[in-house]
Amino acid sequence: MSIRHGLLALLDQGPRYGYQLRTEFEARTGATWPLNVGQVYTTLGRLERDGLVAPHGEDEEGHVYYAVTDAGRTELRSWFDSPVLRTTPPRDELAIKLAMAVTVPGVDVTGVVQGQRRHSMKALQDYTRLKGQAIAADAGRQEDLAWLLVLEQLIFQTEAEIRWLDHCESRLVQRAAEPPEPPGATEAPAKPKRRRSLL
Amino acid sequence: MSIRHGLLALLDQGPRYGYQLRTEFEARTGATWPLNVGQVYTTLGRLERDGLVAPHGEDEEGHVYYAVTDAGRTELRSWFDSPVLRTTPPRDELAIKLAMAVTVPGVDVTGVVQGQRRHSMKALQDYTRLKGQAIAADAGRQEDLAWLLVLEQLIFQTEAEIRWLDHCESRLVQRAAEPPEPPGATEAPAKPKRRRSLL
DNA sequence: CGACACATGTAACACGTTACATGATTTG
DNA sequence: CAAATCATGTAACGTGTTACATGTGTCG
Repeated sequence: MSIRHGLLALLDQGPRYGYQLRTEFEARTGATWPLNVGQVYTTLGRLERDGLVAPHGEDEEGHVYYAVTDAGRTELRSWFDSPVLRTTPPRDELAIKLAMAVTVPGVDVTGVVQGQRRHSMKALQDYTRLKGQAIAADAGRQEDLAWLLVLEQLIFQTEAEIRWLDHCESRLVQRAAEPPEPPGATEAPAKPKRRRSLL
Repeated sequence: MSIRHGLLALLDQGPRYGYQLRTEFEARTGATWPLNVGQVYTTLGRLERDGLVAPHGEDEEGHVYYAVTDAGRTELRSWFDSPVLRTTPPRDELAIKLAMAVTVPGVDVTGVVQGQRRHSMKALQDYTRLKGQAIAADAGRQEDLAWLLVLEQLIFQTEAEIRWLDHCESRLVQRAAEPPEPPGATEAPAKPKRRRSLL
């Protein structure tokens, strides 16, 4: 639902046409999330289907404009007013991978962690470099601020990921030092047997 | 692609049936990402379609088992061997929202930031409480470790998010103190006019 | 002229997700 | 008996994403 609302927000500034929306979207989120132009049109179609936007005539140059409807403004308002739910966060592939790596026998967990760490470090460097450029190019426009904030979120996130990976590693050696698993427990399929409710 | 691989990893321990997979998946990721049983079956169907798993007979109780194929093992191997790409991270709704809030006139940016902060703080408390329970219940099983790591990732992530939100706020007051936008620049649609390549 | 940016759109697919249908078995 | 758990599956939908088709205008 992010692109939908993103385009809706852009249209709230006034009628726009498809290609323009893509340009403006990318000006704010930059190279991290390149937006396929086609998707703008499909999304506009869906927004129109849901009555959140409506065609708003054509340019003298043939540009097809769209404008937000009242329902669209309401929707947008409520989007800004309500927080992004983090109590049910989207499934994170890395977390799932680690959870599986730790559980399934025969996986080089440390290898997985270190491989990911290398990659995340690299990503962090890229972001940091980009941030330098962003600050240098900053002309005080709001788009520049948006782009900078997005970049910094990526940086904060990536740093947290790296810290977590390090934490995982220490947890792993911690476990390795403790008494080994009781034999046979690993291979047991452990059929779900009439478990009682925990509530 | 996370659930696909997750189930594949679970099946790598030996043949399992659908309902069992759901139970084992949730034992590792817990209450954060409840997995609808139906999805297990649809995903199994797609895995079979792609030749990564194959039916493996039935139980005396009528349980329909699936097993990983060679192709499945190869796929799984390469999944563990390659890092989750963070250079092109999935679009983050919060980042997009903030980018739009900062850009579109008439949005109470500070309100958005603070509302989100409240919510994220709440989420963080929930996770921390859960972590306490997880540690208390920890019987040294690998599943408990997995669940703990997943929880800690959520904690690290949420902490980073809160820090970022605070950072945003300080950036905002920083900007507010600076010379205001040159007039008219905000409302200008700024058609994409024959822009030259930046490369 | 050829490459490239501008511009609009469609078709098809993947994955995740929910809702529903159905039935056996257990437990209070 | 009723409710809950165990268990399998299907139908349908939504969003995101890519690939493709098509055409105009500009610049070297």
